[in-house]
Amino acid sequence: MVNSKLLRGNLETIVLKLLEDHMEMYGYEITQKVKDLTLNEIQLTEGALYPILHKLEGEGILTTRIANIGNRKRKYYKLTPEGNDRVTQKVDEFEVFVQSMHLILNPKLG
Amino acid sequence: MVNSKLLRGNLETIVLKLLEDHMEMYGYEITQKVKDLTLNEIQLTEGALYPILHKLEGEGILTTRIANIGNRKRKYYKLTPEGNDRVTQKVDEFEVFVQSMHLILNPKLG
DNA sequence: TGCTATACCTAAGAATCTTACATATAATTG
DNA sequence: CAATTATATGTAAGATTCTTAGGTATAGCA
Repeated sequence: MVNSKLLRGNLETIVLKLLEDHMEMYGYEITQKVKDLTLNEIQLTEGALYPILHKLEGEGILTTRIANIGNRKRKYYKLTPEGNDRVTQKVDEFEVFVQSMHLILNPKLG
Repeated sequence: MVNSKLLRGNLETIVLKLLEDHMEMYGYEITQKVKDLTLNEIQLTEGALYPILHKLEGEGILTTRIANIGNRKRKYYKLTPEGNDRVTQKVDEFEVFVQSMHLILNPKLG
């Protein structure tokens, strides 16, 4: 399991990228997808995930729709056009960060 | 400039790695070295750096020596043997984290 | 003389998580 | 069929880890 401290500041990027790749997802589905893709290395906690989803919706980055599955409800999230821009920006930001880190961690490859 | 939120959880790794590569450094020197190596992309603030150095010293990861340069004093830090182990651990942890992130961000390369 | 660089440090507050709850339906297992 | 686990959403208190904003002092330069 990845040290959860390293995830700080990156959870939003993860959520946005998954929504870019999958059009529409609900919260629980996001937690499972992250686990699957990362071979259990990254596990989102609900206490972190739901507040991020609500914040992004409030910012106009995501829109929602409620689906009824039997007697249970799911809340599906999808990116708005502004959301699409935000994904690109966040992923680029992450890559610049990783490259900069590698200038320190692998000075011989710099 | 790298979004400082992304640095969260990685400042200790940066400091430890620099000390592995340079035997002995003082605080201000660390801030300058990080700026130089990353072409100004990463800039450590003193408010973050000094508490980390003090914490690592308290944990036995670093030892210190005071040098007098004219009327000015410098506090040099160097790794203890436990410190050397910690660097390896932290750098490895970071690389696992980056690989896991890439499983999400570049699913086609996974 | 005043500004910038060097050099150390602390403390209040902000941001962003984790942990621990609370609620409820559906599926599986002993 | 009762109990446990999985599915599904959410909130709130507290912890961690920064940023921001200060404080102190020497050295160099314009």
